[in-house]
Amino acid sequence: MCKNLAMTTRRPHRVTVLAVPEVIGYDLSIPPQVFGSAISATGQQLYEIRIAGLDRSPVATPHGYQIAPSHGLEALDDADTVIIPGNRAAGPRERGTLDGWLVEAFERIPDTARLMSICTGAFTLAATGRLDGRPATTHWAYASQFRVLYPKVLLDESVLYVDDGDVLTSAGLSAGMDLCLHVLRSDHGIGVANAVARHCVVAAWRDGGQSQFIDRPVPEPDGGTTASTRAWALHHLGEPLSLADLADHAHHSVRTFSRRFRAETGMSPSAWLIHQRVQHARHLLEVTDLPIEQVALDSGLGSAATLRHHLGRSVGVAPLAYRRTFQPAAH
DNA sequence: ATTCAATTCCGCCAAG
DNA sequence: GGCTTGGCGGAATTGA
Repeated sequence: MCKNLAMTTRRPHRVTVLAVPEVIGYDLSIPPQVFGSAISATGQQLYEIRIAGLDRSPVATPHGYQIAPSHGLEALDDADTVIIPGNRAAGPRERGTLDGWLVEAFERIPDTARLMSICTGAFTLAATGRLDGRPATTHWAYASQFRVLYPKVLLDESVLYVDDGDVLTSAGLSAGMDLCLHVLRSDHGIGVANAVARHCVVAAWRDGGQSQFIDRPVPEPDGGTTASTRAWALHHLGEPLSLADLADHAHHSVRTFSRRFRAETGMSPSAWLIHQRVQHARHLLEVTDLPIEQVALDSGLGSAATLRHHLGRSVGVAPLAYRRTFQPAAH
């Protein structure tokens, strides 16, 4: 799934955000915030972020302000990653075509560059034909319109983001943050991504497959629901935790607990648990030299075989290979 | 990879 | 009367 793991090059990875009018300012601001905060263990900037427009004149947004890009289209020429924020460009949004200066803009992007979109930026990518026959997502509210304009794209509007290797798309607004963190994790490991998430004060890990439809996206402040049970579970990952155990802790029946859990997190209790366990295992693989079997035990995944299975499913890499990628010094 | 028992998921629905 | 609860059971997933 994530092929581009730790980078070997010295120079920062070049990320260019293309401001297509009318650009959604919130979307545009996510990549600089996330990638711009990414620092290596030795304190180096890992990414060089550039905001590009047709020229440097201000780009309109739909919400009463303008954005002045520091770069023109030349910032696309040597980009390693190009990100398209949500926008209202008429061609891609209404006719399914790429028109005007966007044609030239996409011609300038190197073939090897990784393409990403946030929200309705997927329309722009789709208009280039780069999404044909490939899985992608966009904001759920625009899904039907998207299908009409781009029937060849395998759209799944129920997920937060889709990683299809060199083309990655995400759902509305904050899902762009999840996608950027996901890319950070793929490129440089959980440690770097978590540091950035902490800095931005956002949830460090929302899986791409997680539903866009969470009944109650903001946790209850008083924790009178499953929040405290989740916190408790995080401190007991190494122990067997059955659904009944969790429900008991929350003082709810299994049925009610499951229902609330899904409403609050968008995932089932066991899916969430596996998630957390894999994340913990990844952390242990990155920062310790514990044997795989021990990592599996400590993370509550029971056996190396189970760890291998779940790690493979989430990052597509075997445990030792994962450790080697993020711990090049250890051997 | 395949199998298999145990566990979990979730629509349904009667009861608070 | 709308709303939540929680038991039931077939389908799906998990872990070995």
